[in-house]
Amino acid sequence: MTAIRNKDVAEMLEGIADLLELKGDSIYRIAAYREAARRIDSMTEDIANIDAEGRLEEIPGVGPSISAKIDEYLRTGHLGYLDSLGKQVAPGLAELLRVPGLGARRAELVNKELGIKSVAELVEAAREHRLDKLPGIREKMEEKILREALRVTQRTKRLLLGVALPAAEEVVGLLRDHPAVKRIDPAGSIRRMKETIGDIDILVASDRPKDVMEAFTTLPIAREVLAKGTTRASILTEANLQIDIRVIKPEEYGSALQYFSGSKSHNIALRELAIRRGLKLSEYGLFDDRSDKRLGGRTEEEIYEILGLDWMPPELRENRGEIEAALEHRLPKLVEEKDILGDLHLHTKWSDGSDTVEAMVEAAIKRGYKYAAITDHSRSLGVAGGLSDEEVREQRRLIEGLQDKYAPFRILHGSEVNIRTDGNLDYDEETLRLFDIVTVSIHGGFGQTREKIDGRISSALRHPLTRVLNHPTGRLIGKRTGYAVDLEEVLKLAARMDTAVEINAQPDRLDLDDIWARRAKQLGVMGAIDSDAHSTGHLGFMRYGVAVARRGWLEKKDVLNALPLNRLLSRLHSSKKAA
DNA sequence: GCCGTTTTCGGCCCGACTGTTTTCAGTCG
Repeated sequence: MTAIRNKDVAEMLEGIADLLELKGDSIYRIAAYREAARRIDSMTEDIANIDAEGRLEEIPGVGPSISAKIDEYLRTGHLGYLDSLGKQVAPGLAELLRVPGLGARRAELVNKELGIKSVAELVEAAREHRLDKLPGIREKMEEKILREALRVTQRTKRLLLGVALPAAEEVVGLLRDHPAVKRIDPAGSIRRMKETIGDIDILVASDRPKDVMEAFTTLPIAREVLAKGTTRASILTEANLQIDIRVIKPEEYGSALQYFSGSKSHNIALRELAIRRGLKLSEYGLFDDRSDKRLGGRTEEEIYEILGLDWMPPELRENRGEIEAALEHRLPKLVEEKDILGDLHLHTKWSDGSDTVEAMVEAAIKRGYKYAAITDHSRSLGVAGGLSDEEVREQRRLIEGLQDKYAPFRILHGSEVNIRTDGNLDYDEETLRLFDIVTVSIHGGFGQTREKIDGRISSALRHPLTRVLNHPTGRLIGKRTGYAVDLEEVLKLAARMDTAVEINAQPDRLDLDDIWARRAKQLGVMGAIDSDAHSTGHLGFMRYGVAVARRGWLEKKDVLNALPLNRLLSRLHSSKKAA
């Protein structure tokens, strides 16, 4: 059995909340389960560890009742309470909650009156106009339910940040110079640089909303205008992406930007803090609760300041301790893209890249880097054109020959060495010693047991020449969950071996993710933020890796490739600590 | 069910939209 993870526990708690909602239980009890679920979902530490040490109730939002349920669930894989709750609610009701517009009340109504117990049956009933006979539902509501139910059955997946962000930036770029636009920013999860995005939301400050609406809905990239009101509009772009815009009065822009940037959990915590201070925070501003006097809202900075907090980058706003840190003026100074001095994971035509060593080096120089590592695949990765021992020597001669041409830029000769299914590295010691930097990756045997994978990674990390563990979970967002691996143990070993762990910046990898990047930092592991570029155009993926690092609270000092060249070289040359 | 700068009891974020109402319930973010 694979271990129960934080995400499973969070889903279990959400399931309880859904069932309680259907039962018509106290909205505060329901909110308590949802809050606990949110907290646990975004925690960095493995909940099984916390439980084993009897510290569940130290988690904010977890008290005696929820902690007992988590403990039972972790120990047995089941929860008696959940089973008995399930029996009290008509089967299929929980599924109906997935339809936006159908909450507990309406779900219960259609179930009770029409016997509907699945989304498919709901669609059928709506088509046959059986819903509009029900109290509180008329034609329009029936249409809306049908529309939403159909969308659930063909649910559009969340967008990768690497798709959503460029689309948002294109719109921002097109509207920025419009005379009616005073300020414009992407908001929502894009601004927080989350790995996947639900909706693309853009905020505009303007005194002339009508002009902004007009400019937005007539953009050349707008294929279809889905909605157009006085301060809000939606378009479908040529790339089939929905983009929403809303126009805000300039004096309310800060509070609106703060509100629409989220996260929801961060906003709730912020509003609770405001209440404790006798204030009231909404998207319209920060107010004195008694007099309703408006104290601020033009900028985000003044809102945070009045609340007694340091302003914080949106990447931190997940209610993972950033509010407490801001109160105590101990927010991290997050790593920035300009701190990155080199890229340590680049492919060329020698293996499965599409550009030459020279082209990749020139692209790195153009980005302002001081160094870069060429890390083509190793010999056993035939599909990716892995280099034979002889080709490694050839490539080394080429790179040595290029050094003078590009000095003082430094080309590091590296390799992305395959960790074979038996845990051995793909070259013998003699060849490995030729490289300036050895990085290691799992590329095969994904179906192996957790023990096998752990063993492979462990032996690769213990190899005295290994300097970076690449894409540690092997996941592809939305496509592949990655291999079974005990990351907590891997990171602890990496810390002991003084080996860096990659934050792979490919938009569909982002591996480590933000949660584990933060755990790595806590354990004292250096992060290597790499583009894993297979062409010159991919070097720009670096920004997504930096975003993950920032969401993981990493600072410049936590990042291997933010080190100046001389310090990086001395690290690469030093022999590793004994295992 | 959780929690504490007034609290171990009595609160719990805030506002908008939609569709259905004639003053509001349900849902969402």
